[in-house]
Amino acid sequence: MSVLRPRTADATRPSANAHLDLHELVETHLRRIDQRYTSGRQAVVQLLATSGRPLSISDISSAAPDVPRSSAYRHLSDLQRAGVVRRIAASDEFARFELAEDLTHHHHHLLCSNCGKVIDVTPSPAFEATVASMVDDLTLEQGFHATSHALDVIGHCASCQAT
Amino acid sequence: MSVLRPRTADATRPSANAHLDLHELVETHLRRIDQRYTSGRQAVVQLLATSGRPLSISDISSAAPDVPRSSAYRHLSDLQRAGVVRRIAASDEFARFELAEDLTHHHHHLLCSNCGKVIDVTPSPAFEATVASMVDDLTLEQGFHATSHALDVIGHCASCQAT
DNA sequence: GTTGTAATGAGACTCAGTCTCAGTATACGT
DNA sequence: ACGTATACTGAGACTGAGTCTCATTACAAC
Repeated sequence: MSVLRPRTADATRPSANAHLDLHELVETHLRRIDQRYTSGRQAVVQLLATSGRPLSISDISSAAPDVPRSSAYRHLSDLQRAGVVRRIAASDEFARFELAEDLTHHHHHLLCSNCGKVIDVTPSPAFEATVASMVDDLTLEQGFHATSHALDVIGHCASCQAT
Repeated sequence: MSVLRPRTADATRPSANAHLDLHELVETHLRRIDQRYTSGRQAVVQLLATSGRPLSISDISSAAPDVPRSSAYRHLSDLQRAGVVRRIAASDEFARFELAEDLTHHHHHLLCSNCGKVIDVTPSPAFEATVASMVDDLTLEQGFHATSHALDVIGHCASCQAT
């Protein structure tokens, strides 16, 4: 598993401190459903943690070519079951995966309708408060129980505008 | 095309007045890209207009069994090209289709993460103003050019809470 | 009519994503 | 250490939503 450094040698891992806690947290989440935090899963989590944007299976496969696709898919669905990973639908046909907000921070997405790229953006607390109260209003009428929300902005990313 | 009433006999169509303008508008949009507004396409538009929620291909097929799937897919993609239909990704594996907001009104979606159902909700103008300005802030930083936005609320619908 | 263009249905095809299965690794009890 | 139960793994078969092809049919314009 070449993409993955040994977990006991954190000094050699880029931004080691930032992700030390993360890996322990992920392990806890997995243990909760009797799953192990194996090297393949660590590789996937490491990628998601350092990418800064949601990744497609192709992204993951090319960044970690020694993780077979069928395993990558299984890792992602196991990690999702454990509450570590969230699957999102982009504007193209490919699903993207990112770490759950519990392990990172609340954010939204800019979706490029031309190239399919997904960019993370963080909203201000004031805005989020407004969204939260509005969501409450909208959902109450419908007897809907909201667990989360997503504000997607659709448009063209900087590089696609240049074209 | 049994689902579709003749366009010249609007009095026999449920809520005829509400959709009279719509069909003419759709025809205009199609003409713009040298497409005709045929009976199959009318059937699809009629369904989307009266459903009140985004429909999957299965929804469309069962409501209009005499429209073959391959034709329904093609109608939807042609209508999308014409700016009449918008394709949205729900929380399950099935794409949903709805009339473009140009032809209806701006709204958002409640997505049931259990059964995949999608419910339309309309935000207050005050809220939309807030969203719009916030979207501007977020996108400007990234050099992103926004064309639209979507606020999706994920949770459980009324009927899935009962279970 | 004739002619060019668009529309249609049937079914083959694509490919992201899932499932199966046989083999391997790991944790735990003794 | 050893045995056992359970989880993990990779390869490849499989599924099915969605797309494409093609032969045929409908339409619009002149």
